Amino acid sequence: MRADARDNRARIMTAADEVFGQSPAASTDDVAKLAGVGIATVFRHFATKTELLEAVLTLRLERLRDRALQLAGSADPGAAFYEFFTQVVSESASKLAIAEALTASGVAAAGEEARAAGHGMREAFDGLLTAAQKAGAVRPDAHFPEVYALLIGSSRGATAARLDAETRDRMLALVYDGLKPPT
Amino acid sequence: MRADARDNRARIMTAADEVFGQSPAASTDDVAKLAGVGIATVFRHFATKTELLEAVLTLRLERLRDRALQLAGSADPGAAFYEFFTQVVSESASKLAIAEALTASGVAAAGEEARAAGHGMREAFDGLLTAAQKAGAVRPDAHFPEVYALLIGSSRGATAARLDAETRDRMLALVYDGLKPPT
DNA sequence: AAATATATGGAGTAGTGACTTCGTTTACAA
DNA sequence: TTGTAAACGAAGTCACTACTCCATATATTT
Repeated sequence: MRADARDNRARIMTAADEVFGQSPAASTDDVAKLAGVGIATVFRHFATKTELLEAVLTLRLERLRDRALQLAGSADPGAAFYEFFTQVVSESASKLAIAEALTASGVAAAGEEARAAGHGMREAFDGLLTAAQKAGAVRPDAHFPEVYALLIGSSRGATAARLDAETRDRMLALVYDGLKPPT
Repeated sequence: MRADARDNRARIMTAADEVFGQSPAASTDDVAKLAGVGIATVFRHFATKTELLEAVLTLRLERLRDRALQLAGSADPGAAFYEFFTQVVSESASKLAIAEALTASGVAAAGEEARAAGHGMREAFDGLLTAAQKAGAVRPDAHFPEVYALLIGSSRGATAARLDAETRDRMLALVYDGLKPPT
């Protein structure tokens, strides 16, 4: 691939991340304009709009997985789990796409790459959960599916309701109280 | 209004409730076809698609408010609160529109009628919450905004993740543990 | 610096969906 | 039962958006 083509590809990805982050229904033209390229260039790099969306989705999921893996190395597994949870929910509030990505990652319909990225991210989160449970920071009878559902729900709830930071934190405090082991 | 016009209006509302319940992006044609009328008839009763969506939204919110008011008469305020919460989340799983309605009701942008309906429904829910707190079934330091956010989040999470009934109940068990007063 | 393969952007094409027009039909009053 | 105002549906208009074509421009190789 020629150097200018590679540059443009990166610019398009960044623009798509931004544009679709605000509204997944945005048009391909919007992405092209923000990236400063013609429409044709977008479609040369991503054959369909769906393919572009999936590329953005994959990127988001990989970033989340990386953060989870990074936190997994931490000394305090309980803190690591709750910090990851909090970060995901907080960012979803400003980046709609993250909440969408989380959802799509669990529901299929996405392409091969995105599916794999979703799997990787869920595995990393499962690792955080298991470690936190072993450390006694999360009740041991909570299973992955409902905890993941809680993560999705909290994200989408915070996003959809446009919660201010304070209310969001109070909501998370309630959620965390439900996750902590009975005293 | 002529009798046949009134009939058709009702048929359109029912069809819209069904169609938009499955996908809010559905077209007006779909609604007209399901209602068994021509497109023009839909637009004669509802000047824009938005107006039709708002009518459906209002209907949903009024139904939820009615159910909350009905439960408010119950002898056990704690049970009433949790039953309402559970019902809303369970139904959202099959009716996308409820989750959307809840969201929209808190975020503005909706028309006057829908806004009023949203207000009424939130007030009714607030009534359930306060009564449950007085009865000692919900921790007294939880405020309405975060509890409502939790309701929205649980609904949207269950809907988005397409949870099966069992996982959904386990998720709600975690949420309820966070809402109950510390022992 | 010339040759050439690679990339580019803007003007098209096709399909969809919200909304309108208008000739026809139907409910209702006299 | 007949007149008429109200309501109807089918076919259109218009705007928008995903996607394509092609003449032009640019990177790279020798």
